[in-house]
Amino acid sequence: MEQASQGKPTKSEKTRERILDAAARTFREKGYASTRLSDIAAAADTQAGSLYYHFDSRNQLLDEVLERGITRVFEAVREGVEGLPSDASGRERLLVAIQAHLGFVLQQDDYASANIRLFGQTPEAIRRRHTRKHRVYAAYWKGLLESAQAEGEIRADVDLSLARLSLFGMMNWSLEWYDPSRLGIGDLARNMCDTLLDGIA
Amino acid sequence: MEQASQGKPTKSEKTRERILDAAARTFREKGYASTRLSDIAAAADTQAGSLYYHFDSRNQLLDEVLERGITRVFEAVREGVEGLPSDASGRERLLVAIQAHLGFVLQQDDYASANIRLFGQTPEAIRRRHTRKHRVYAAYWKGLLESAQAEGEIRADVDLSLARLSLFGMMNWSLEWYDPSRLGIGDLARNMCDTLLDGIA
DNA sequence: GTCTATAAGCCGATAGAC
DNA sequence: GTCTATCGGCTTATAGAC
Repeated sequence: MEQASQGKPTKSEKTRERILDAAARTFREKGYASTRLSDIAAAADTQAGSLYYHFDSRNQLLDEVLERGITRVFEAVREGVEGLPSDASGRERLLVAIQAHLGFVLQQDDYASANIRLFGQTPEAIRRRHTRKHRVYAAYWKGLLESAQAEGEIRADVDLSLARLSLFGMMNWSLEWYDPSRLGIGDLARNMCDTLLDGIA
Repeated sequence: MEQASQGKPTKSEKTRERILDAAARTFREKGYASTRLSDIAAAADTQAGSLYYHFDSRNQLLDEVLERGITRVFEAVREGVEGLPSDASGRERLLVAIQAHLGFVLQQDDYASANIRLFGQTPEAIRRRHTRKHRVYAAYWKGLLESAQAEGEIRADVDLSLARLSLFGMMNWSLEWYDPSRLGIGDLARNMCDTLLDGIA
């Protein structure tokens, strides 16, 4: 069933992709437990029974959606940071990382937002594997903060684990309220970066 | 079915209470869509069919759990703030409010944490009424920030709506990671208050 | 008030035609 | 590859005994 992903995609691969996109979008909108296979099938313009030619089970759909979500955000953030000149300040690196994370989660990608929104509702069996990936992503952010602290851009007495969790809270909670017609991603990213570093007092 | 809530609670009222507690706990743990009436019944030490003597439907259970959650947090926060001396600083008032919110959400009350965790998965019909209550709660916090800004404890150029949303993000996201064996509520509250006001740079 | 039994409907997954 | 049809199991809600 697995195909080499280089070269022209086969019809099967394209359909599989369409189903997965529909699953990501539907899971994100309705949550995991409320999403029926018939919802996904309708969004992919096919029948519920037909999904089984491409996927083994409903859980496999969830698993692949979560997998892509975390992989893509991580890549976007890393590419953003690595695209900076090597003498960029800690603040600049953090801002670019926040912008990439928010951009993916808030507008570009159903997989990324599905990952964040569904993770808390994921069945134990699937959850474990993804927890490991989340930890790797968290470690990358901790590294960003550590190097900023080493360069003196973050006070030495700051607990970086808590700072990262506060930042993740700001960013991920925005899924619940963000309205693109009121505020651009870039403005929001800058606001969060400044709030975290400088405070509001 | 409704009884006056003063005086000695009847047997029926006590059972109703036990079922509601079980529902709050189970909803919080498993999410709304994954919670079966049989789960709630088991947690309340009764049978699924018996729930219908006390409640009309599964949705009514959700509705009452959400209602209590927001009501209780709001009361706790307001009582905390009003318990301060009248010359308390904006920072002190904010710290007390954060502590009350976190205390309720992270340790004291299944209703409060269920409200936060379930709100995003609540069916439209029920959601609308609770959205209004959330707005009232949000307005109270905005008031706290406004008076601090008026007293010069928050810079004049700060967007208080965004500041409040960042703070809610920090606080509510902690549901996903907080571990009471590693950190006390008071320490966490102080850390978040200081991070928001002073930043980490 | 709480129980057991069951109705009625929905869902994930499979089978087999085309 | 995708369809339709259907199985088996589970779920909410109701009915009626005690």
